[in-house]
This record gives sequence, C-alpha cells and structure tokens, in this order.
Amino acid sequence: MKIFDTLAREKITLGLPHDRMIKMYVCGPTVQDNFHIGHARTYVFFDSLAKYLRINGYRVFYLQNITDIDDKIIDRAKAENVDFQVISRRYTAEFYALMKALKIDSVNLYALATDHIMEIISQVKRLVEAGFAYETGDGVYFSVSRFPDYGKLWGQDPQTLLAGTSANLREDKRDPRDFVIWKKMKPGEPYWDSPWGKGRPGWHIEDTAITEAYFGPAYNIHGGGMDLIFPHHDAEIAISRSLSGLDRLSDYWIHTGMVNVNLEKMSKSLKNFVTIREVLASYGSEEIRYALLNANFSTAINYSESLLQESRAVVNQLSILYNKMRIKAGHYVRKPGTNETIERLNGIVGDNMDFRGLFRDVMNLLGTWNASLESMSEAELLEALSVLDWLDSFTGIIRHESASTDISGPVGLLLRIRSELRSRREFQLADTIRSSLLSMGIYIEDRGAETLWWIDTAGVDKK
RNA sequence: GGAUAGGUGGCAGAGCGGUCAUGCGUGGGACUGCAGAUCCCAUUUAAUAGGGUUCAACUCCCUACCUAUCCUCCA
Repeated sequence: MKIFDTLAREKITLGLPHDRMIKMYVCGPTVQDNFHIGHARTYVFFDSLAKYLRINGYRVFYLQNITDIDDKIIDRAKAENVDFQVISRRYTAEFYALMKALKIDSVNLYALATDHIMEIISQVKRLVEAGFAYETGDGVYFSVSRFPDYGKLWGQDPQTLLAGTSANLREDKRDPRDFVIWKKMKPGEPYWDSPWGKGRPGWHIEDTAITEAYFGPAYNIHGGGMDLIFPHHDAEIAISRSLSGLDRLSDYWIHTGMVNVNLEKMSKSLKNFVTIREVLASYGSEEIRYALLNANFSTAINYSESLLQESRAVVNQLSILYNKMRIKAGHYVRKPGTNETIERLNGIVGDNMDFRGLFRDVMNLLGTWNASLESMSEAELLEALSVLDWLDSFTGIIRHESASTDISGPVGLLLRIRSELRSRREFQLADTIRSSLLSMGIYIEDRGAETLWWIDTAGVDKK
C-alpha cells in the first residue's frame, strides 16, 4: 500500500514487515479539558488505519501516549483549587469514555506520561551526559545546534527559525531554538525528584521516553495531527536520534489534517470548538466516523451541521440495506473471507487510505444491490453482506440494529394487530400504531402485506 | 516574510490533456391504501484571474490574487 509521508513529502510505498509486528505510535491528547471533534478526527483515522492493516494480515502494536502532566493541567488545577491529578484523572476517564463511544478500540496500550517518569529522567540524564542537553536555572534544555537535522520534518531551514526568534532569547538559554526537556519546579507545582532537583518533564521527551520503553530506538509508523509536526515531532526526532545514533526514528510519518469551523482551525484558544460529547448527543458514532473519514486524511475538514446531516443520510442508507439483507439471509453469521469486490475495494483503500474513493464505490454498489434485492440469489446476498461487513470492520460506519423477525414480544403483538387492521383496510388505526412505534425507535417498512421491522438504535432522542 | 497543502457546479469533493465523477440537497416520475424505504429522470454547456504550450486544458507551464495549517500552547 501507499501513503503520503510527511518527511518524504509524497506518497510512498509502505514496505512494512509482514513477518513481525508493526510498531505504530500516535500522539495522544493532553488531558486538560474537554475533547473536540478535531481530536476525534485524528483518533478515528488512526483507529481505521490500524484495523485496515490488521485485516490485511499485519500485526499492529498500536501505542498511544496521554500527556497527564503539563502547564495547562496545572493552570486548570489552580483555577479549580484542586490537585493536578483531579484534573488529569477526570479528563483521562472522559477520553477513554469518548474513545469507546466512537468505537475506537484498536489501541493496544495507552501510556501515561506520569507512569514513565523514570524513563524520562533516564533520557534527560543520557542527553546531558552526551552533551546534547544542558542545565540552566529553570530546567534542562536540548541543544538544537547539536542536531543538524532539526526542522527537517517541518521542511524548513532551521536558520529561518533562528532569525525569527532571536528576540525571545532567554537569559540562560544558549540558543533561542533550544527546547525544554525538564522543567524545574516553581513554588506550589507538582514535582518529581531528579538529578536536577524537583521538577517535571517537558512535553517532547514524554513521547520519546515512552516509545523507547516499548519500541526501542526506532519503529514503523508515527502519527498525529498536522499541528504537531513542528516543533513536537521534530523535537522527538532530535531527542531520539541523538540517543540512538540512528538515521531515523520512524519509517513513516503520517499526519491528519485539521478540523476547521468557518474555515478556521478548531481550537481552545479561538473558542470555536465543538466537543465530541455535544456531537454524540445528536449523532451516532457511525455518523461521526463517516463524516471524519469521508475526506483525504491530510486535508482540512470544515465542520458544519450539514456535514453531519449528509453523513446521516449515507449511514442510514447503508444500515437499512444491511439490515434488510441480514433479515433476508436468515441466520447469517459473519465470516471473514474475501471476494473480488473486496479485493477491488481493498486496493482503493491501499492507495493513500482513500476512504472517499471507497465510499464512492460502495455507494454505487448500494444502488445495484437495492435494485436487485428481491431477485438476489443466496450466494449474491452473502457476498454483498460480506462486503459490507468487511467495510464496517475497519470504518465502523454501519449501524447494526437488533434485526428481528420475532413476533412473540409486545412489538410483535402490536404488529400482528396492525397487520390485521391493514387487511381489513382500517388504515387510520394501523397508521396510529405505526407512528407510535416509529417514535419509539422501531424501524418499520410495509412491503405489500408484509411488514419489515427492527429496533432502530439511532434512537428517538437524536435529531 | 518562510514552509506546506489547496482554489471545480446550491453544498461537499474526485479523476483525467479530448469521452457521465460521486454523494448530499432540490425538482419531477415509478412503486405504495398512505408513510417510509427503494429505483428512474432532471438539476451538466462547473472549473479564482491573466498569459503560455497544444489540433485540443478544469487537467501541463508561468504570473497574480485568494484560503487553510505551521514558524516553540495545540489532534
């Protein structure tokens, strides 16, 4: 498969190892506040990428960090007059809950920064000993001039940066570009003991210590939002490669585009963010996932209500047909396997994770299947179902209703009564029953004398 | 100012040097007791502006303009 690599600046073939584990690392969030759908975009994408690689025979170890010690967490704790861990634990729990709600379940391990303080101190220590870092009055800094490739991922000459920032050279920083890897404690701040006194880690080194602990000096895929390229990922490269002496940290660098609102990046500071919670109140995970995946992963998405509305229309079409086919197939049990259609669609996704192209082709298939649903053979039906199951296994965009033809329950009773009414042409009462059931979240479709139905998990509370 | 990615129909957004993108929305029709679902047709003489190359450009080249992200908070 091919994918756009930030460092190479072009689509390159992923020469991933078939025989061993793919080590994939994605930068997680800072647990300081509520999460917005910009976060969701990145994590949904990498969830689908991991799942796609797995169904194509790769063994993926997906590692993600969580930054649970940070200036902003401390600020928030001060504002609420609580311990910083009250804040970090609250939002870590919220983050896990949101990931579950969005059906993001491919991460093998979430690594908390505060669980890896020893590893962080070890890295700082080794960097200082090797002359890559130095201590100042307020912390320990990485010396950018010792790493010639600094800024390479960002794609800009580091000298440009030097010129632009000469104004904010701090008294004891040797170079304005140098970044902090250990911060000395100020009164009232949380701390850990270290060879440089009480303090806490800088941001960049949290990730490098975690990846080194689990993956060693190099790994295969590093992902994150586009806004992390510089300085964060360039700093990670500088730290890790200075320690390892290798000429690379990750084989591939994959960055997801931003989610914009009114053509501006969604962010805390602009106060234009829409939280995942808010969106989940009105839309299902399938609809959110479709909206976020239905774009080139590296371009910006402009968030709007109509984006979700369009997403809803597509998810409904897919889910309704899927459920009709499942009912028609009887005791259908999902089986892994492949066929020509899956192979073809798999090829589309394999070219730069083109979910958009995938969805386009699936929508075409949907038209064909809908038109021929009544005349489909058993084999054709099972093949169509396997395609949709395959699609759903890594995109998560189909609502699996509790499809039922069981007419023994109370719903069944009402439907039997309604059926009798309809045969007597007493439509007024029959329609009253139908609209009641619809408002209770039961999907109903009259097909001649028969009635197709299932419990619609989209729910009645959603818009 | 620098780096990167773009500027396509009501909206979202592909591909391609010459032939229908697709989806949503909208309008019409078919089916139905009516809904819904589904199908069919239409919305198609769309390409930021100005040059250039070419038999032919939305597609290649140049220039201008515009937008987004980053340039030590950020997914």
